[in-house]
Amino acid sequence: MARAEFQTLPGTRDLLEPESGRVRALVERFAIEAERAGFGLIVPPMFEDVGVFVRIGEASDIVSKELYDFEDKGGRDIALRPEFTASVCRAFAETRPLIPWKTWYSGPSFRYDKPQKGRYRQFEQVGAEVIGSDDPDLDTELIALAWRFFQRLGLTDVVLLLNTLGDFAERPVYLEALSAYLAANADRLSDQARITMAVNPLRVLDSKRPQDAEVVADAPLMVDYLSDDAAAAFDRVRQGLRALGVPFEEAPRLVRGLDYYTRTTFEFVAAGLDAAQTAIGGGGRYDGLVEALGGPPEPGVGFALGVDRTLLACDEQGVFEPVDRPVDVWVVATTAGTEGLQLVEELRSAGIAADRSYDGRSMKAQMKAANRSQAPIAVIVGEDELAAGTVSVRTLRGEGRQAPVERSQVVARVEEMVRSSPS
RNA sequence: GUGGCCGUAGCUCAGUCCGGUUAGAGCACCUGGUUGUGGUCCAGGAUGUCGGGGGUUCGAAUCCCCUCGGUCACCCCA
Repeated sequence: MARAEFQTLPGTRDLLEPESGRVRALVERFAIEAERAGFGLIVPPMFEDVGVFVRIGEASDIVSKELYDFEDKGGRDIALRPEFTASVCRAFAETRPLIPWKTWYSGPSFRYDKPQKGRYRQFEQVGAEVIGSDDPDLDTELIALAWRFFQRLGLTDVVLLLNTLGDFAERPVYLEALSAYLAANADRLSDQARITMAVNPLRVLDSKRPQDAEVVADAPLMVDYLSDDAAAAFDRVRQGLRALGVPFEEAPRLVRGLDYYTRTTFEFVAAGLDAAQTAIGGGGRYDGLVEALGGPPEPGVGFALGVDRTLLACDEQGVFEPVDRPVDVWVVATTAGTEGLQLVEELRSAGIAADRSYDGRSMKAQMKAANRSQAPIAVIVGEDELAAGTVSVRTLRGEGRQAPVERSQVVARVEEMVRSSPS
């Protein structure tokens, strides 16, 4: 049981077929959508100088308690990325690609928090970012990209929550109003909310505790403090989404986990999932982040989707299910020579997916393996075939029809069968 | 980080409350069912230091403590 000498570390796991293939398929779908929209792939390192991530917000839980960090042998302070956005901004500042720079990514991110369903210390994300333009149409296109992706997967119960956090310029005014309000009502807030209030008053709005609901409901909202520019940009995004037919819900209290967000913020929520992991993706604008990382003052916008949670949502809806991809042919060889070895390799070289049994198993055992593999065809070589210079080709679905084929014609015959009945 | 629940064959689980002979079931796996052919059926077979360590006891999978892991909730988020 749990007797293996080594086990995966907490919050990590091995993904095996068919689940692993499903993850790969999902990433491929995302890649198609992203590249169709003009995004190029970036593969940044999985770990960075801890400073890269600290800049995304020291007051955020992601940095203050969930950073998976350590010191390397060179005495450097390192952290495994908790998300891609900071790395993308760092990469932009470092390599200075042409703007607007549109890039997409996939891969693991790491957060040192307590694992539970849909929440792992190593989790898979896909996402896209654009750096170098503050055109709100980009916000809209990014949202549309994610939305289209969900649609293609067959997810229909995803809800898009939309908000704006305004610009850094006007935020202090709002924060002051919010803080004053919260302080005045502190006695009605939960203990947790009072702690949060001191660190980051904005996040109190995000409290899901019933005790805080009343105070939160009457709190001043950012939308009432927007600059004309920020308000116009938000209008433009809403207008764009309506024009594209992407449904959204305005969520004036939506505050996301990172401190760097400005203007548009959004979150994708899967209605069917348990409260703990309903957020299957999110993003927004981060117009000061590149500069905070030592780059030029270029604006940015992007989103990330949680692959594991998206898959949970798919399970919930019974869409995008894992599929077995059996080989085309199973080679059954009972001869003492290298006939089996040569046959599989010949088939593989011809582009046909082929596998076989090993360890000199009996014909019966090999046929069982062939059946179990779900391959539609078995190519059989025994002493009789060897003497006759043939192989027996047998269908494995249905009743099983078998016919001899000249050894030299095997690949041609199998190709023909595979093509005529695509599995 | 805080709290609840859980940890027995590859998998799903019974047995744990009321300690007691060789720890069980189903599925999966392996072999065979007359000498070269799978999917159904029949017969047989292998597998567990009962998560790990310590303690109580004549005796512990069963009780106690610690520890590791999982899971769920909170927090927060993907």
